[in-house]
Amino acid sequence: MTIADSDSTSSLRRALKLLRVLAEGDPEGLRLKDIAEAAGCSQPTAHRMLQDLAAEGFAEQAAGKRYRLALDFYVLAARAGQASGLRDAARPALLRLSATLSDTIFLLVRNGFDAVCLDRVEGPFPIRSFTGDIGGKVPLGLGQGSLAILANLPDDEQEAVIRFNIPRLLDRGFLDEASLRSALAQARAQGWVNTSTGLIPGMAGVGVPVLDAQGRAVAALSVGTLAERLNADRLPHVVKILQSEAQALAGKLNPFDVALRYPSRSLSTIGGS
Amino acid sequence: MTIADSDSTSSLRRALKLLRVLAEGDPEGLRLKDIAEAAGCSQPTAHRMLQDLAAEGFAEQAAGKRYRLALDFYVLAARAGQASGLRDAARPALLRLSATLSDTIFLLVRNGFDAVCLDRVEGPFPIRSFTGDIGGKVPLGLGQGSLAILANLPDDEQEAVIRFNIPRLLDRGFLDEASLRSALAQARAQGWVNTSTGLIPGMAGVGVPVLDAQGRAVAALSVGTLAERLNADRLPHVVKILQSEAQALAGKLNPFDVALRYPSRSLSTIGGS
DNA sequence: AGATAAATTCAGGATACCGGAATTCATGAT
DNA sequence: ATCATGAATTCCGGTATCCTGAATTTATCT
Repeated sequence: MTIADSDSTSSLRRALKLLRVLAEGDPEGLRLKDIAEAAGCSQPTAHRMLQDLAAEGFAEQAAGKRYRLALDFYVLAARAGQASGLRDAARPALLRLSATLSDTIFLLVRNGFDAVCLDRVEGPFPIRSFTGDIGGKVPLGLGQGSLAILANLPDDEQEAVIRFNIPRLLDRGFLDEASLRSALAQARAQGWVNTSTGLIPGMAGVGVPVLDAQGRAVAALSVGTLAERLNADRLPHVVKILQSEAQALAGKLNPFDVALRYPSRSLSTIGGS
Repeated sequence: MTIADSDSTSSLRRALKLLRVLAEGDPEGLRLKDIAEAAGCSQPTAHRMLQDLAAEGFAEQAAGKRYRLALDFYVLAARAGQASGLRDAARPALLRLSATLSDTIFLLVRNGFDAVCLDRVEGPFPIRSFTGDIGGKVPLGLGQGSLAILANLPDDEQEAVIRFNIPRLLDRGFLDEASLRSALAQARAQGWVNTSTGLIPGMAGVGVPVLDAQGRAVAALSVGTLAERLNADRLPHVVKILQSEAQALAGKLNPFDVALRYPSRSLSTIGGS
C-alpha cells in the first residue's frame, strides 16, 4: 500500500470538502466564487454541487445568493452513532453533577487530534471556556478535560498527538512542551486534572478521564467554574464525585470502539484553517 | 436502465441519501447490505461511497464492520449558518430564563414542516418533552413552542403546513383538526401558547414566538416544566418574561431570512420514515 | 471446522461529470 | 436612473470516473 496517493480524490470527496468550506467560512454564508476557489474547483462545478447539497437539505442559499450549511445538520448530528450513544449514557451523570455542584459540566470525546464537546449542562455561573458550545473543538491538551484525555492515551498515540499539537497549542497561548509533558505525567499519575495554568483569568476547572476496558481514555468529564469556587476545601470533593461518575459511566460503555486511526484528512484540514 | 426513476438524481445526491440512511438507522451502525438496500443502490456502490464518506470524516466503521455517522457531524452542525447565528444570539436569553425560572428552556426554529430544537438549557426538574434533545425534530403544531411558530406563519403557509401535518399529528396522539385550528387562533390572538392539552401527563409549558420584522415567526422560546409549577399565579409571570426575551431577541435579528420554500425532498423523506 | 453469507476488490463499458464559453442577473458608480 | 462591472447560472462537448456484475477475501453461524 502506498502512503501518498492522496492526489486523486473522488467527486464525492470533493463535494464533501465543500461542506467543510461552508462550515469554516462566515456563518452568514459564502459567495459561490469564494467557495469554488477555496475548494479548488471550477465555479460551475461548485454551483452544481451546491444545488445538489441544497436539494438534499444540507446547504441553503441565504439572502444575497450566499450559500451556507442548512439546519438538517442539526438533525443528523443528533443521531450520530457514537455520539448519541455516549451522550445518552452520560446525560444523567451530567445532570446529577450540575445539580450537585452548581457548576457547568462538560462531556468531551476524542476525535483525531481534538477533543469535541458532545454535551454540556450549564450551571448558574457564567463561565468562559476553550471548549465553547456543543460541537466545539479544542486541540487535545488544551483545557482540563482535553488534557485528561490526552494524558490517558497509549504512549505511542499520546506522543503522536503531542508532536502534532504542540504548534497549535503554542498558537493559542499554551505553555511550552516541557510543561505540557509534566502536566500530562501528573495527570496520569493522579487520575485527574485541575487548572494549574490560569489561561483564562478567573476561571478554573477539573477534568477526569473516562477509561475503556483497556484503560484508554475515550472521553472526559469536566467541570468549569470560577476560580474562587475551587478552593482547597472544595477541590477534593469535586474530584471525588467527578471520578465516581466517570467510573460509573465507563462501566456502562459497551465494547466501545473509538476511531483510533488518524484520518489523513485531518492534517490538511487543520493546517489550512 | 432500471425502471423509470422519474427524476434522475445525481451521484452526489445518492451519496447524501446514504447519510440520511445512516442517521435514521440504528445508532450502533448498519450493515453494508442493509444500507445499500435502503438507499437503493448496489452493494459495491454503497461501499465505495462509504469509504469516501469515512475518509472525509463523515462516517466511520464501528465494530462488526458496521457503518455509522461520525463525530465530525457535531462540529459541522455547530457551525451551521442560520443555526449558529440564532443560537449565539439567543443563548444569553436562555441562560437568563433558566436562571430566573428554574426550568428548562427551549429554542426552536422552523425547518420546513418541522420545528427543530436548536438549543436548550436544563432546569433542575426532570422533564419529558416532544422536542427531545438539541437537534430533535417535531412536526409544527406539536408542543408549545412548535405551536407558537405555526400560529404566527403567514396564512397560506400555515394552511399548507396544517394540511401536511395533520396526519403526522394524529399519528402522535394529537387532537383533531378543529381543536388545532382553534388553538392556533387563540395562540395568535394572545401571543403565547400554554399547555391546554396534557399530552404528556404531569408536564406543562409555555411557548412564545420570535417574530421577524414582517411579523412572521422564525423561532420560538418555550419553557417546559412540571404541571404543578405552572399554576394560575405563576403563569402570567412566566409569559411576561418569556415575551420580553422573545422581543429582545427579535430586535437582535439581522434581516434574517429563513428558508421558506418547502423542499420537495421533505415529502418523500417524511413519508418514508 | 465447515458452510454460508457478507464485505471487499476488480475490470470493462457507459453514464454523467467537469470546465470553458455564453448568458442572465445583481451590484455599485457616475 | 443608466451604465458598467463582476458574479451567478446555464449550456455543451469530451472524457474522466462511476456503476454493475462477477470473483475473491473475510466474517459469522451451526
